[in-house]
Amino acid sequence: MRADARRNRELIVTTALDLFAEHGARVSMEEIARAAGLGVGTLYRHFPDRQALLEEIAVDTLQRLMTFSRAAAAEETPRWQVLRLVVEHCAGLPLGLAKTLSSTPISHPELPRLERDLNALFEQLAKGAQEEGTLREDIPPSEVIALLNVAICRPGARADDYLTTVILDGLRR
Amino acid sequence: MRADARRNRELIVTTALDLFAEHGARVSMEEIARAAGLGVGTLYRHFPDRQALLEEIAVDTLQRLMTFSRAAAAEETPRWQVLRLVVEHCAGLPLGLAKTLSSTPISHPELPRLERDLNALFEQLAKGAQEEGTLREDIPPSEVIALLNVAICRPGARADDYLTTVILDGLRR
DNA sequence: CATTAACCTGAGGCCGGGATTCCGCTTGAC
DNA sequence: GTCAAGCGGAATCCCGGCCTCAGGTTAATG
Repeated sequence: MRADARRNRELIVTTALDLFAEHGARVSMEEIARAAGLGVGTLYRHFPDRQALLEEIAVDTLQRLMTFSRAAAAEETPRWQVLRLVVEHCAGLPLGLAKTLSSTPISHPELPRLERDLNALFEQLAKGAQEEGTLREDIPPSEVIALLNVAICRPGARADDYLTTVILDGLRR
Repeated sequence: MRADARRNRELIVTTALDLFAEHGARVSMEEIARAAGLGVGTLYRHFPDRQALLEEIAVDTLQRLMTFSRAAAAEETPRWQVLRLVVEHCAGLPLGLAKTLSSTPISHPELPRLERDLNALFEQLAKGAQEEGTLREDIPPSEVIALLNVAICRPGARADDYLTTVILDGLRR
């Protein structure tokens, strides 16, 4: 693969990631191309279709999140600390967007497993935090995840914006 | 106007309101018609186009909210109480959706004034709550409004769901 | 630097879905 | 009973987004 091609591929992925995070998964291929300063044709040279691009980004993002979360969870720090770290890591990511908003059913073989594992890990974390007394206990762990999903995984979210802060404080015991 | 026509008009508005609140403003005319048990043609008998329907609902909703909020603000109760009431009144309303999501620029003559007044009222409320010490003070009043706008005015929000609860608690001093 | 395979561009074809129209059939009102 | 007001929903129009492809560019190599 030529050097410029490799560079462009990377550029496409990061640009698309940004746009998805900022505006949701309905961003058109044209917009991505324009933002990346490329022609649409180039996108199609690297990804057979929109779905493939979406999927690559989704899987990639979830895998990074998984890695990050596993590492954070392995530490000895209080579960609350870990939760906060993960939340901050999540804010602004296009989490779930690719899957939820592109109407196409999941097709990448890794996605289901990844999701299952992430969910399990987060629920574990939430439960742990409740046990150590730092996370309010009137919300079931699974609901904490769902809530964070709505709150943090929104277009334009940032780790330090007011809403994220308020939600974290609201979750504190 | 014939009695059945009047009834249908009302039915269209309430059905559309529900659907917008539940799924956002991108609900199609067909969906609204189906949900109301009417033909699309009937929608167009009552509203010249989609935009008109959206606008009627937007203005109507904002006016009710204005009325409600004015009344609540006039009470002697603590500002926090008032804020909570208003928030609960808002949860699930299609607030802002009509304006934000339909790409058409505002055209109804009442909308700009309504928005300005509502904003002013809410900012007033937030400021009052901060002064009485019930609302955290590290968030500017205008940001409180913006934050609530993101948090409460989302499709499917309900006054007693976990996210609303958490946000209210997170805003508490 | 000449050669060439790999790349890139972006206008245009195609299509799906959603808005809007329209005409024959119904129904409330008098 | 009459008929204007209403209604239904298939047909049509239209927009906007996905994807293709012919023609020009460029990195890599000897």
